[in-house]
Amino acid sequence: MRISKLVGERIKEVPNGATLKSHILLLRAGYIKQVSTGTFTLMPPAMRVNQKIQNIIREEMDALGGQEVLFPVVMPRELWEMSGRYSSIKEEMVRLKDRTGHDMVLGMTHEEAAVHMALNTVKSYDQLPFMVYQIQTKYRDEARPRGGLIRAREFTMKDAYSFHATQEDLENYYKKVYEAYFRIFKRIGFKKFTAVKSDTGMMGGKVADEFMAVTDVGEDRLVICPHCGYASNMEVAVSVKDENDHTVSGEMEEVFTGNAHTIEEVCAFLEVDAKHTAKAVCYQTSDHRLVVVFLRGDCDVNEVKLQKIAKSELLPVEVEEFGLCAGNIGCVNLHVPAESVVVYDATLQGLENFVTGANKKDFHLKNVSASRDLNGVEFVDVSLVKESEKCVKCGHELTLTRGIEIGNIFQLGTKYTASMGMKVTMPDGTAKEPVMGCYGIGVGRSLASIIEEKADDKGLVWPMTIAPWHVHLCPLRMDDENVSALAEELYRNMQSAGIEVLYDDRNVSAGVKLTDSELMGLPIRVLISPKTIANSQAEVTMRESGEKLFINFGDLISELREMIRGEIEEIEK
RNA sequence: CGGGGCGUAGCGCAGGGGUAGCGCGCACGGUUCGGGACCGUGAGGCCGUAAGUUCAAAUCUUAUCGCCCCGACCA
Repeated sequence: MRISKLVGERIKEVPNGATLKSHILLLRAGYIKQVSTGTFTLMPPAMRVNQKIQNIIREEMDALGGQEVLFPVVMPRELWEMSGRYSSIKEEMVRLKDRTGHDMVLGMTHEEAAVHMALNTVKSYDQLPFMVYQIQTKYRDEARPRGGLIRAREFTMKDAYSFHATQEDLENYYKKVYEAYFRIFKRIGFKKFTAVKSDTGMMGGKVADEFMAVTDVGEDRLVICPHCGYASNMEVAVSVKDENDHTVSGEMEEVFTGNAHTIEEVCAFLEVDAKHTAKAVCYQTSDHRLVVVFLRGDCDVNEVKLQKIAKSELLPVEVEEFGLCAGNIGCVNLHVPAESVVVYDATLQGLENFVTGANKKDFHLKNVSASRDLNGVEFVDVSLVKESEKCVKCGHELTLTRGIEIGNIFQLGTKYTASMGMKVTMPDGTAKEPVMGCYGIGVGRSLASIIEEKADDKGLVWPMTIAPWHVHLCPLRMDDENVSALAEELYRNMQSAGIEVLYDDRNVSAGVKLTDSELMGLPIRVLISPKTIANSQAEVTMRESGEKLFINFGDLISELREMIRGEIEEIEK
């Protein structure tokens, strides 16, 4: 490709509104152009990267026995009513009508379509297992797109669906997909990524793992044990809580605390540590029931865990409506309506000598004892894991980090086959619902995440396996006939040798060419100029390491091919 | 959906009742040229949109649309 004809421009300034590294560089290097919030055009270089990532995914899915298909983007309401998701999914799914007024949806995921495909087509256990996958544009009306391709409304996604006769077969296959995902992300060029246990969310099912690009700018919080490899999304993470103080409590006593309401204010007023307090956090369910969580003052509520206990989404609440005294709610002598959900977090178990609200305006209780005053209550884990806490598997200290979800895999069970009435005949002649797995990878998100990992202050840095082109051919002094003639010759020779080359055929100053080459991030830059020609050499610079070497023209093509091959092998080994 | 911010030339920004500006980019001519060169000439804007206020609005008011960030949400 000649740069003079490549659609897109490279710009110096940071575009207004872009804050993430990947977003800024993709815009500055002419890889993407925003159309509206969360929707982008992939310009030619980004499309090439996108295709290369897709090809890696295709190879690995095919190696798992996957069969590529293409499901419809626009589907009729009835298909989604079969699974119940026409109503359970809210504004995130785009709904529209066709010309006859028929309700349609844009497919944001394709479990229904996959079951529809297999329904009445796959009839016998003998046809199982199988896996189908597609790579397609998804549209989701995200509440808050952000960070360019990190969280877009429209994005390229690989989604795969497997069908099995037994749960055991699913579990075995699931492990193979899990391993294939590691190969995929490694081949894309990720070094900092990890798999974590995750919540199943609206997909349903029991077991789910997420693949996370580890980065400070990630939206998900991760809990990792560096010692044994335990790794979990914060949403479902568990830990061994800090040891509580077991000092025996004195007589429980009501104390005046006045306007001290927050845990900080109460601690300051009574001169106690937050670890010696039990605070209340309140919500209401969607059907207007009160939810009260008591947990140690230095801890925070894990709302995903709490949602599962309350079996409802959690909404803000004015506790006075339920007869409580905001700022003085305590876990002793609490009076709440009968249908309320009251939860005592595991951090309170065994806690002695602590302060909690007196359920009376302006007063708290001190010298409260869990063993004496919370007799018979059930303690459950609803708090967020903290850095100081220990791994439940091996007891070592946990590490908190952040990640971008670039892939996920679910064991769905029979949620969709059962709701949509898909059955196969088993060896014993009975009809049984197949169990399903589903497996996603965000292509655009992977593209952006690898930038977050690898790009530097000069620009993009592509791994050889997904670089839009392998070589950036950068001739200086194109007004010099020797240079331009040789550049044209090298360009042709590289192309015929199968080297993917971006040729900067413009007659612009050296500074422009060099900075543009660094911004665009191709792995190898081949520079020629009157100086290098005088020595019959090209100057070859590696984008990532900065390593520079001079290669005689006679050896250039074969050396480049070797470097490209070696680099790809190094990444994939 | 809540909170905050921003909409002026392709991009980045200044101007804040009285003739529309700067830098970069773009076009043409010339001189340069291994780290975003220089000189000259030129093209390009209904100041997001709509209603007000005013002799006069990019500027003040209101509404609306768009975009960004934080939160809620997120197969």
